[in-house]
Amino acid sequence: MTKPQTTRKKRANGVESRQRILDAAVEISGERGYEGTSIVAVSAACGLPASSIYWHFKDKDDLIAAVIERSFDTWLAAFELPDEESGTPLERVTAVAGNVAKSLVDAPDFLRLGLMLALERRPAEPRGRTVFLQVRDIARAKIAEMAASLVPGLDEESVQILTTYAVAGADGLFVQREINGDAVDLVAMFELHAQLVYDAATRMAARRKA
Amino acid sequence: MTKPQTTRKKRANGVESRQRILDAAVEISGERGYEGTSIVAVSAACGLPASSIYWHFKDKDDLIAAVIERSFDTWLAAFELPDEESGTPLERVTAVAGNVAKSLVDAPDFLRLGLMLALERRPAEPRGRTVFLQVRDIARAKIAEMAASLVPGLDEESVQILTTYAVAGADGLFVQREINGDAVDLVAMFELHAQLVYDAATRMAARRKA
Amino acid sequence: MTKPQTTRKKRANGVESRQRILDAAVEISGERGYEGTSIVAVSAACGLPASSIYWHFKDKDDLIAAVIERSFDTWLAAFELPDEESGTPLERVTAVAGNVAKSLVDAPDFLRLGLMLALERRPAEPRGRTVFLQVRDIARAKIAEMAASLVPGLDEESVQILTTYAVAGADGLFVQREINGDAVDLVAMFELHAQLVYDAATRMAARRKA
Amino acid sequence: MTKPQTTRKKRANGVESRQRILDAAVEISGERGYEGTSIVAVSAACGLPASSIYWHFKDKDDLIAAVIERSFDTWLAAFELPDEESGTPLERVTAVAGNVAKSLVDAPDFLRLGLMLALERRPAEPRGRTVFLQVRDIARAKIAEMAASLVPGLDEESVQILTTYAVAGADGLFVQREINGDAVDLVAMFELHAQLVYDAATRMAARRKA
DNA sequence: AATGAATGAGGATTCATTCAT
DNA sequence: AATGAATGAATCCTCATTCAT
Repeated sequence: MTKPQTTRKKRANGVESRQRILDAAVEISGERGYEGTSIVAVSAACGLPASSIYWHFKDKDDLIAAVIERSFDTWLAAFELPDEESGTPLERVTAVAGNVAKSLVDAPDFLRLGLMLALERRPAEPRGRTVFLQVRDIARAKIAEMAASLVPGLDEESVQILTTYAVAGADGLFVQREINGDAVDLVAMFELHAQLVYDAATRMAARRKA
Repeated sequence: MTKPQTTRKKRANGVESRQRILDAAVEISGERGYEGTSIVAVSAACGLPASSIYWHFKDKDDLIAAVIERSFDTWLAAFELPDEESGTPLERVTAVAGNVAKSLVDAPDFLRLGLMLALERRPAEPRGRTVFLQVRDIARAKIAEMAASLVPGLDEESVQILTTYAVAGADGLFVQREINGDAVDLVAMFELHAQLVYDAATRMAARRKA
Repeated sequence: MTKPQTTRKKRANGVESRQRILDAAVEISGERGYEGTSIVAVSAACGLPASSIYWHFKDKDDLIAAVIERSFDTWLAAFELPDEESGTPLERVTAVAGNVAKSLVDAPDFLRLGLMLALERRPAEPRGRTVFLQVRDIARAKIAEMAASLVPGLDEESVQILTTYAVAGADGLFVQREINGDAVDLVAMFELHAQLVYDAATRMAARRKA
Repeated sequence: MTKPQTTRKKRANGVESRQRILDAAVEISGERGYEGTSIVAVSAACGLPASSIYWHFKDKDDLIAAVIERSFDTWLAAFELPDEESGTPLERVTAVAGNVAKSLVDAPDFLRLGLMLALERRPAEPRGRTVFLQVRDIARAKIAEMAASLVPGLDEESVQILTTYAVAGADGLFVQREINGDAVDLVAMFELHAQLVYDAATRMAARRKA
């Protein structure tokens, strides 16, 4: 039994409304991308009239950018490397990979929207795209740092190549799961990925020493 | 009496018009996705009136599907494994990877559109998406076959996992290049990817034998 | 008894539709100015859906500009000076003034819209304004030419001052009539205006000779 | 215990706020006319939220009317005829014309808005229009009085015609200057206008006596 | 005296599609 | 084989205004 919708004429509450709009927008834009996200659809999903959305956000571009911005921190948090005492380097890397995978399974909308934005090449680049790419660069930097610290002896170029490869694998596995659904065990695949990249890294470092 | 040469630009040529429409449509849909591809935009890009597009294609869905279908063969051709005499298994796998990478650099629109279609979750699934996923499954089967034939001793599950991983890496690297442009050497990264997967495969096979 | 509206689904007739749209647009924009002219209102007045208006005109700006352009010739025609044999210079000038006045009484929309456009200072100048000011400059040149040819001995500066004054009087009298309606005998006032300007001109010329 | 000085920008000052709103409104409405003046634009220009505008003014119509009303006195003051001792009738008339011209150069917004309101014919006549036309009638009466007192012997009809002509010239010259900017020396043209009308008046009076 | 938030109506414009020729 | 014209539904966004605080 849901509460009766008497809250219609509600005491104006900006913060909550903003959240409701964003909640609706993440879901829709995560499913349909930028163009596919119509303001009326968001309006219907959050229960506020379209014109109210424009009180909180300058325009559609601003709304989508806000959607990306809000998921920002949650997303980056998954990239935190556990303590040194928590295990071997490989175990620690694998743990991070597993965490990222789990966060993607729980809240795939962020990356789904982000990737759609990233792939599109429209005349006027949406601000959301820019923001997404920035967040992504931060994540990338974290990975590069992990690689350099956990596998000593890697030269800068190798670190960059491995990072690119690591990120690519993550994106690709995510896409795979989006396409094939639960048939893909994302956590397992991410852990495998982490291991393969780790192996490759240690071999690269060894080859260099020689 | 032959009909006088009126101001008709050219004697109507169905085949050529169809090509022109498709050329415009690949480009636009490859840049903007399904929703972002408006018939007017395609019309403007190909120089034919919108109504003419409807003479050649039933509707927008049909047009986008045709775009995918046309790139179909070109795309699959890149997956052909070279002759046995042409080198070691690793060399052969690497060659395939290089070919696929090259075809992606030359004509990225197909995969860009495909991935956008794949990521979107719209109420009525576009036919183009279905077709893309089918082509993708064929490509996947070819890769699985390669794995099984070049690395004997792999059990079916390992083949599937490796194939998933191989495809994911390819998608991810492609995305990477779409984002970072020429800074990413797609051919080199694909070759590295091929090698890592090949190594992983042989190790898996070895472990199993033991 | 008007013909029954069976012409609903009419054989597409671009030229006629364009005229109907323009007819509606002159009237509305002549009464309400640029901002006051809504496309829906034009649509309602001409019987074509709003989207059809966009088939014929790029946007509202284009429509308003076309309104001005269409009245262009009619308007300038009134400025033709009659033959030399038709009377004394004063009589000929007075005749022109009368003609202009009559054309303004018959079709005041052109000048009403034009003046509103001219007075407005909006960030993005409407193209219609530009066009109106150009037409106005042509009319101005014709008047200057008349002055110079009918009142010999006027120096260039005097011609310019008199022309400015002549045009100003015409605009002002028109405004007067718009405000007070038929209470103002526009033709009589224009003729008086012509005479006063003519007198001033001859006096200026005389003073100069002295 | 006095209330703590919270973050209120200033202690609310009704009179000043009202002024700020009106200042913004004159400028915007003087540039864009009735329809072109949006409450949001006024709000942005004066720095007060839109809802505050509604605290001071009933609605948009009321705001525009207030704009006209405020300029009211300033405007009419320019029409005061100087003392008899200050010169010949022509000199005195010329002085008034110069004053009016100067006030128009300094604050053109009032007349610009007024003329736009006067030209428009909208279903519900804005109150601002009514007010403007009333002020205008007062000015007109002053001119008529001047004519009758300075040029004795004019019959009522002539006074009316001359007044109409005088006002028309003023409006027209103002429009001219709005279009051509500083290229038009408004004061000089107004003085010329005064002289021409004065001449015409004396000639009319003379002809009548004869 | 003022304002943050909300809202329905209406604004311009674009869309996919159709139809008569 | 092709197209000019038309069209209803949908798009994004702005408007004037209100209301609770």
